[in-house]
Amino acid sequence: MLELKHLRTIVAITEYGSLVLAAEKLFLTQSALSHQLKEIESRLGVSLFIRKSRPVRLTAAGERLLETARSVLPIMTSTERDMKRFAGGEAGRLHIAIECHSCFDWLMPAINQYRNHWKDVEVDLSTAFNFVPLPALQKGRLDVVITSEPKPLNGIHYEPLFRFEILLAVANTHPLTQLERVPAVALRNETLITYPVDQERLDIFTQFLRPADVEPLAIRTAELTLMMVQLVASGRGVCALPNWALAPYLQGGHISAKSLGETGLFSTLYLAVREEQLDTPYVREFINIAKETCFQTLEGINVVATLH
Amino acid sequence: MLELKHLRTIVAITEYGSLVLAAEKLFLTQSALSHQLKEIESRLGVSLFIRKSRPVRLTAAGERLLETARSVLPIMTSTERDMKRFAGGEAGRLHIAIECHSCFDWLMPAINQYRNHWKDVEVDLSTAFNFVPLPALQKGRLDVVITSEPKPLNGIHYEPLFRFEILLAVANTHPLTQLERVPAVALRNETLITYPVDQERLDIFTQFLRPADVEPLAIRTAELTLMMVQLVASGRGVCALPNWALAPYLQGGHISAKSLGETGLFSTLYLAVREEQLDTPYVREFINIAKETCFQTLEGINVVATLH
DNA sequence: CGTGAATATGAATATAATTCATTCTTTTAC
DNA sequence: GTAAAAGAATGAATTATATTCATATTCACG
Repeated sequence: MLELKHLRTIVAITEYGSLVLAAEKLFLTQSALSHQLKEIESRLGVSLFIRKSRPVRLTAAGERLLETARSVLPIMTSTERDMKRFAGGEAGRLHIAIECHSCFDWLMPAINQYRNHWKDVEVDLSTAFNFVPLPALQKGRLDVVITSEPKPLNGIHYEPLFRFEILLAVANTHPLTQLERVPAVALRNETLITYPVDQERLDIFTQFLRPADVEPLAIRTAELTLMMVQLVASGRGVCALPNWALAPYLQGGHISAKSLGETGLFSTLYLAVREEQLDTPYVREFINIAKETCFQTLEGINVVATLH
Repeated sequence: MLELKHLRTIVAITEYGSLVLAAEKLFLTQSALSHQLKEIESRLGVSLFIRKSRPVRLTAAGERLLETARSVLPIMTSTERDMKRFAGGEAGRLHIAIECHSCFDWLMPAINQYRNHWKDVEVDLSTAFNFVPLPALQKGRLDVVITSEPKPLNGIHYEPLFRFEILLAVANTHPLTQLERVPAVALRNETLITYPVDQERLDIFTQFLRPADVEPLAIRTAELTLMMVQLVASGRGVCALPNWALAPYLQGGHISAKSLGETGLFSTLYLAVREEQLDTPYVREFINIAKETCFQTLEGINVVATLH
């Protein structure tokens, strides 16, 4: 019933003191304003201005409406400004999901850096352990997915981040340290420590153990990379982790690491976004920062890693 | 550009989760909503809902708009409620002006009583000493004028309040106390104390002294009735005041009062309003309360006073 | 009291919003 | 995986609304 247009009219008339001037400022004719005012007054059942006097004066009801206009219109102005930001790709939402647990190590610094420059982007990070992230990305519930399985999907673009080797971490005193490369069968006698997720999501199973039809002696889980490494170091098992995740512990000499199988077990990490978002500045920039951060992480370590 | 209609649409869609339901609640077709949404999205250059999923979900821009809607729409609701109040005559403005200084005595209690019952009426009292109040009433700058000169004017209604006698207050020891009634010539030897206003506005001049072509010995002014009475009591002059204004001091025996001239000097007090306001509840009620208060004031005193 | 400036009014016109009929898309259930 | 059902999008036709134009009326001021 009451519309913003009416509030703008009230304000203009009050400010300029006459329909003629107000009409000019609103790019309308005096007649239009007169009709509009009459219409709204009759609908509300009140008179808003006393036209008998010049400059026109507000009635009590008019004053009340002006008060509302003065509180509402600035809100609308700032809302429209924000809409422009969204339209220009300066503001937005970045709901990120990672499938790969150890990605925290480089993603967190990336996100922190990104936040500094894109204050109007609402960043949210979730671990996709309880849902399948790619359909959610397709439907817009997520905006970025970090995954190592680039399943071809309609409207989804995969940006390769880097290729890395998954190494087997073993205690320094472990017999496997004697071997150059660890064959699958060697794990028959080992306790394998993994993140607490479905085996389907772990390359060590899908790419290495299952093809060789090998089951490890036992499986136990740990939430954090650091915990895994501690367990490994104290001889309570072995674990498969990306080279870059192991790097600091290897350099400290706390544990040793071996390639898996004849060729080594490699994987590529991808950043998935919806194609339509690919050219949005705030998304584009996130991709760039993610890539840079990967580079830096990889450069800082002395473990073999080849970019895709 | 952005209108309240759009905010209402956003809210409805978010609340009901689908265009179909929202359209129903807004008494529109699904098609109308779809068109409207499309139009506003293209104008803003942002998408507000992700329609690929059901229930439809807000985008970041949509969330921002919803936030605005949630802060703006309640303001509009309460504004419209207030407009209904104004329309129904429950709320309004009552800018009152008095020409007669001593009217404060009964008007103040009247206003206080009125305010208790009509909280949504903005009452304002001014003394019309620096401007002519009746044209201001005609043009809507004032809403009520208390006057004793009911000049016939277009669109102005005069409601008689009461008729009263203007008495001459003199010191108890004053020679004039010997007389039954005071003739105009008797004031040739007296200092006349008046309110500090134009003589045109004082009945003692216009109705009594000028017709008899008499000038008092001297004229001095005082702001308040109490001050005048004190000056009179201490023999520093005489003054003409309404009987009801003098009553408490006469009863206290501090001063004496005499009728002026052969017939006494009488005046009637009127309450003037614009005719169009006569049937507005909040105005009507003010008139009633004003009349009642007059009655009570007059009843409480034992000085001759006849209702008009 | 007349004159110039401002507002009001009515009919015509232009613009915008809504519906209708239909197609396209997504979800759900088998 | 597919068909049916429900929801959303689309385009043209229609209706409603807002605006203008031309003119009448009202108001302020000398």
